[in-house]
Amino acid sequence: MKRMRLPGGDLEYAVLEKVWDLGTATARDIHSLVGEPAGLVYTTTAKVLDRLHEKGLVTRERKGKAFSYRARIARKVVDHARARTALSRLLGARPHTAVAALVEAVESIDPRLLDELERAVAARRRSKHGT
Amino acid sequence: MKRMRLPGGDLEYAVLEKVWDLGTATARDIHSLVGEPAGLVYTTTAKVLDRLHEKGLVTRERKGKAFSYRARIARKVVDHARARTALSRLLGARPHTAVAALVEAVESIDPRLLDELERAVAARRRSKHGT
DNA sequence: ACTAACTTACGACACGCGTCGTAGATGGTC
DNA sequence: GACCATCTACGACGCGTGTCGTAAGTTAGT
Repeated sequence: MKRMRLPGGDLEYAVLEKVWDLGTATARDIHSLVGEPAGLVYTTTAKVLDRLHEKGLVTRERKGKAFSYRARIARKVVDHARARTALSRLLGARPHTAVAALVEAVESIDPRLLDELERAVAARRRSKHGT
Repeated sequence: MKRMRLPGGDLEYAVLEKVWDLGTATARDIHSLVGEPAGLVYTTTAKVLDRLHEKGLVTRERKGKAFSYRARIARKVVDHARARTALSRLLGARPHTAVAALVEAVESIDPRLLDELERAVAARRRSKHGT
């Protein structure tokens, strides 16, 4: 079992996300798409990539003077872990109340997601019952 | 509109939670129920209560040599805000995938929560359609 | 009033993350 | 080879939170 810390912050996640999207990218690429629009300087983006590398979430390969980054962990894995962590926190003490708050939150963010949620629950159900 | 920062960490939330449960409590009370079992020293709990007070989330009143704490914000408000914040983070870029991950996470934490979730969605639905 | 016991106040440190600056490394150009 | 543009390495700081230690305040017992 490899022990790799997950991206712990929003910026880290956003950067990792772009790496997934692009498949392979340089710090400059990521910066143009994530850091720049957010008003950050180049080195900030580079530093984040650096930390992602320290955490073992991305690999890199020299490509001329720059590094070429590539995700080393599946998006699915991270997304699940993130969801699980966030949920554990939220549900923690009183799952019931929390679930209600959760659904309201989903709706408040985008009512249409309720449908999505319903479908997802049904899907999970099915794969459980094996019916 | 009062601007009060929400509890930002798990310990802060756990402590606030106990204040809600007890209605009114001293640092010692909270510590016995939250800090102590977690292996923390008294002052840690007191400090957290202190920060909660700074944030305006609890009021306190001298009661002999100790303070008597009381929540100053409704649990519902905090729970909703927490859910919303966590959800916003999670859903962020790709709501659809995220919802799926979310449901799986709910199930993995406790399969029975799927029922809960289903009911909550239905309830929300109803109150929306006004049916 | 003096002291022992307990509480609060407050500062301190660690750690993670966002953020940047600077110095050093690398590669292309004349 | 000298020079310049770019990129990386790394240290630094701020902020929020968890965590504790110590000093200062309050109360009760004698």
